[in-house]
Amino acid sequence: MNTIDWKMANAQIIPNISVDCVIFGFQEAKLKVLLIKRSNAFMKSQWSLPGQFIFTYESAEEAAIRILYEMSGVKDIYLDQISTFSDVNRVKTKRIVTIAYMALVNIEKHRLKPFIKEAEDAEWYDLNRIPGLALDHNEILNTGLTKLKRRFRFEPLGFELLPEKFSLRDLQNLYESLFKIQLDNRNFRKKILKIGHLTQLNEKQTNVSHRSASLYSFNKEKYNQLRKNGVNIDLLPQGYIY
Amino acid sequence: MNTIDWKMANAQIIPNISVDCVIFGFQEAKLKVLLIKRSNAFMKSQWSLPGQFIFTYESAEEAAIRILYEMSGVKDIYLDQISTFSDVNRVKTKRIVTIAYMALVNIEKHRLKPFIKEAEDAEWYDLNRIPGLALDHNEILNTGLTKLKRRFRFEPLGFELLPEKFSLRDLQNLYESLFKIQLDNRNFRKKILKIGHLTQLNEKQTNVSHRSASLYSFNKEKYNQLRKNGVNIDLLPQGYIY
DNA sequence: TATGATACCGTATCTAATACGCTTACCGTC
DNA sequence: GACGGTAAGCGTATTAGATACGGTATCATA
Repeated sequence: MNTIDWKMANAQIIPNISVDCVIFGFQEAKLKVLLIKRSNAFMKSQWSLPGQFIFTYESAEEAAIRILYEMSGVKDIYLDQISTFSDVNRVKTKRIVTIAYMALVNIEKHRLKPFIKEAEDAEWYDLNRIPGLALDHNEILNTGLTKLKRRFRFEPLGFELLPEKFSLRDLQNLYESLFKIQLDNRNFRKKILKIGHLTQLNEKQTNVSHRSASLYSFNKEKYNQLRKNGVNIDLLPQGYIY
Repeated sequence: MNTIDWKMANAQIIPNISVDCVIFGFQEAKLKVLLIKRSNAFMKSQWSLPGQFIFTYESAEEAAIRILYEMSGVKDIYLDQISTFSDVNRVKTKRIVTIAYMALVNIEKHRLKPFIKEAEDAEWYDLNRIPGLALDHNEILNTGLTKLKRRFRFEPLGFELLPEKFSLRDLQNLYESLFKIQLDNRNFRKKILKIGHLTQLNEKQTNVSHRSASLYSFNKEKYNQLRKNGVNIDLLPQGYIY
């Protein structure tokens, strides 16, 4: 950031309100989250969630959209507010309240890593191997994960995390990774196809060392129609509590 | 508020962050929300949600607890963050971000009306008859209601809204009022008793012009134990979308 | 051609959700 | 003190969905 940028930014930020983003992705059959290692003095060299102060001319949501755009060059990403964290001592040096958002991105489509400014490093972390993060960012991440599970239970958010074309096994892996549960593939496929929001394509996997699976795509229109008519979409075993 | 209070408050508040509370209650078989008519200059004579700026020494949640305490004289009320509202123009005169909370109270137990300061009036409003509120408070209320429904779907929050002793019909009325749905009382009673978190008391209704119903109480301990073992509690018809 | 792996199909069984008939108890009124 | 209105409370038949799991199909590679 050069001097002029710096001055402009400082003239406009609201110094006690920030936005932090929990960015989820799905890679190698595992749910991941994007962490950055800061290069600026504040939180220097600590792994943390991407975040910034908000500007006077933008809402928190607009700030989150901006941060995601700056990181990935992509707009219209799935975005949802997680919660606001306001403990008096969450930042030692001053009083800062942060509004946390979660985003779902297709890792294949948005190669986030190269675009990151203000960070000396950035990495997709497996959710089972999250390091100690700056400030209360571990707590924020956990809250976001819980929220994601709740959402996923009744909405087919696979849309946002999977590539355009995917196999039923990919989708099952996503559910299994998120909920840490083993599902019977025969029953899973029955349940999910019954919903009717998937379209089977005339394509198959290639270069797999076993029978190749059909590829599917999400039919968002059909899903929206189903929602209106009142269908819920619980793919988890009865009595499963998240 | 006298001059000294005013100075103290102004010395300590964070002037761009407030807390607003959506306080739900249950009365005459209907879900209600507490609204106040402000007596101070700001929002004078407009119905609105109870709310205040937060102080430098407290978190948003502590501020919400304080507001509820000032209004009712009661602590340990069910409290949950709804969302944070940060649109640039949500308050015309200055930039204020508000963190909204919802609270569930037992109206019989906490007579809120008499205790309210800073309000020329306060009233429990039927959710079907909410007037136009100050600022974006209608939006906040609606967001809170949606959140309440989602919560209720998998937790027996009736605890918080009903008196100690209640009939199964009371509980059914609560569900019917919240979800605007008619339930078959025979099936409702079967489902809810099967869960096992209710204790039948050796008491009955009196002075009703029909067969008097048994009274029940919630067994919180049993509920907590059930949650641990993974039981979910969906009393609504399959496919019902909120 | 055999083998290992996973996709994919089908069914039998068990459990839960739903619809609904019927009896019981309390109150007021004639 | 019988009667009617009303809601509590009990039981059951039917339907729908969840689960468990046996079996076949198809791919890559040895």
